[in-house]
Amino acid sequence: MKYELIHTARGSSARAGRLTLDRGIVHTPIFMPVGTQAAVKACTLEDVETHVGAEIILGNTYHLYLRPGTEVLQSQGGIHGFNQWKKPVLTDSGGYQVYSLSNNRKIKEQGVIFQSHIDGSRHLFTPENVIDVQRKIGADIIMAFDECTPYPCEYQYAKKSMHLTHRWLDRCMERFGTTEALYGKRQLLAPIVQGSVYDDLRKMSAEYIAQKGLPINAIGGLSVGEPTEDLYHHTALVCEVLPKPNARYLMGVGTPENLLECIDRGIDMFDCVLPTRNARHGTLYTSEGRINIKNKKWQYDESIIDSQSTSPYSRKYSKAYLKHLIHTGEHFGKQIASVHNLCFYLWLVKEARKHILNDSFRAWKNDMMEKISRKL
RNA sequence: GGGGGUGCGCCGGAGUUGGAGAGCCGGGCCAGACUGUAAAUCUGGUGACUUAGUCUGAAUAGGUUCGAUUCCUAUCACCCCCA
Repeated sequence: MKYELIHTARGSSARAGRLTLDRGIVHTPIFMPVGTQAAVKACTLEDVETHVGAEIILGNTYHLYLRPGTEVLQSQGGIHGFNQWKKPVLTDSGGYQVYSLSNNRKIKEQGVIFQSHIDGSRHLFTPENVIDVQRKIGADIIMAFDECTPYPCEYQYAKKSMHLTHRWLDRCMERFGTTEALYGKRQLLAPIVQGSVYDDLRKMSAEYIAQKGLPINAIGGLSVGEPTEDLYHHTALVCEVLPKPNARYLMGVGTPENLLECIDRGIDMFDCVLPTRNARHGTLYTSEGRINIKNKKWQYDESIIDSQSTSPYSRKYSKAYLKHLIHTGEHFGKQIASVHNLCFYLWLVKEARKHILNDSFRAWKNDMMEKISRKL
C-alpha cells in the first residue's frame, strides 16, 4: 500500500512510478477506465482486462448507492465479488454529482441532500456515510467527499466551497481512521484539491492537502468547461505544491492531448469518460489522429480500423463495417469503438512511461501531440 | 370495364376545405458537441441561388378568380368498392 516514484524525466516534470495495492500493482502514469455502475459501458470486463490492459478502473459511490444499493454489494462481497473484476477499483465519492446533478441537490455544512435522478427520493450524503458506503463497496482507493465547483465560479464562492471541502476531508479522515476495510483488502483514502481557477486558492488547497501526507493526492474541479490553458496552468501550479513522493491524480481528465500535457506537468493518474462516451458516439482516437467513424467518407473504406491497435477487434474489422455498426446503433459497434479507444488510452500512457524511463519523454510527446491532434 | 377517393419535402403523418407557407411533427440523411457518466445523449443543417436576402414550389397541362395547395377540365399515378 504505497506509491513509489521511480523516475522523473529529464527536462520535464513527467514521472514514472509504481502504486502497490492489495489487489495489484498500478504502473504510473496510468489511465483508469470509468465503470460508474460496476461496468465499463459497452465493454466486457474481459475486454478491459485482456485487450485494454487496464490496471485499475473506477466506480461511483452515488450511482452504486442508488443501484444496486450498498446492501446488495455488501452481500456479494463488495464490488469485486459482484462484477468479478479482480484488480484494483477506485470509487469517486459523489463529489462530481454535486456538480453534474446541481439541479437535484442542496449543499449544507453537514453534507449534500441529493434528490435521486431515478425516482426523486431524497438522500443525505455526508463525509462520514460516503466513507461508510465506500467501505461497503470495497474499493481499493476511496475518494474524500468534495464539492466539484462549476466553471465559471465566483471567487468568494470558490473560496467558501474549498474550505468546506477541506472540513469535509477532515471528517472523511476521521471516519476512515476509525473504521476498517470489510473484505480483507486494505483501502486508501485520497483527498482532493479544489479552488476553481484561482491561483491563491489552488495553492492554499494544495498545501492543505499536502500536509495530510496521504499516498495519493487528487486534483478536482478542473475540466468542467474552463479554457484548456487554465487546466494546464492549475495542474502545473498544484503539482508544484503537492509532495513529490506521493501520487497525483487529476480527476476527470481528459483528451489524449490533455493526458500528455498533464503527464508533462507531473500527473500520475487519470480517469475520464471521454474514450468510452466518444466511442459510443463515433469518435475514435488513433495514433494518427481523431476520426469520426460515422462520417460518410468511411462508408466504402475496407481498410482495417487500426492495424496498430492492441484491440483484436480493431485489427480485424474494417472501417466500413464499424461505420455501419455505429451508424445503425448496434451494440457491437459501441463495444468495438469503446475497446478501441480504451486500448489507445492505455497504449498512450504506457508509451509515455517508457519514454519517461529512458528520458525521451519531451521529444516523444511533441511528436505525439502533433499526430493525435489531427482530425482525419 | 364501371363507381368512388387520394396526389406538396428523401419517407411517414398532421394541417391548409378561396386570403401571406420554403412551412408543423416524427423518421431518415449530413455535420457537430461530449472531460471524477441523469449521456444508447444532445445541438444544428437538410428546394435553388449571387444567402442580413432573392427566386422557384402543392402530380402534369390548362381554366375560373383581385387572389388557387384549395374550385373546374383533361391527363397521369396510386388506393378502395363493384364487375
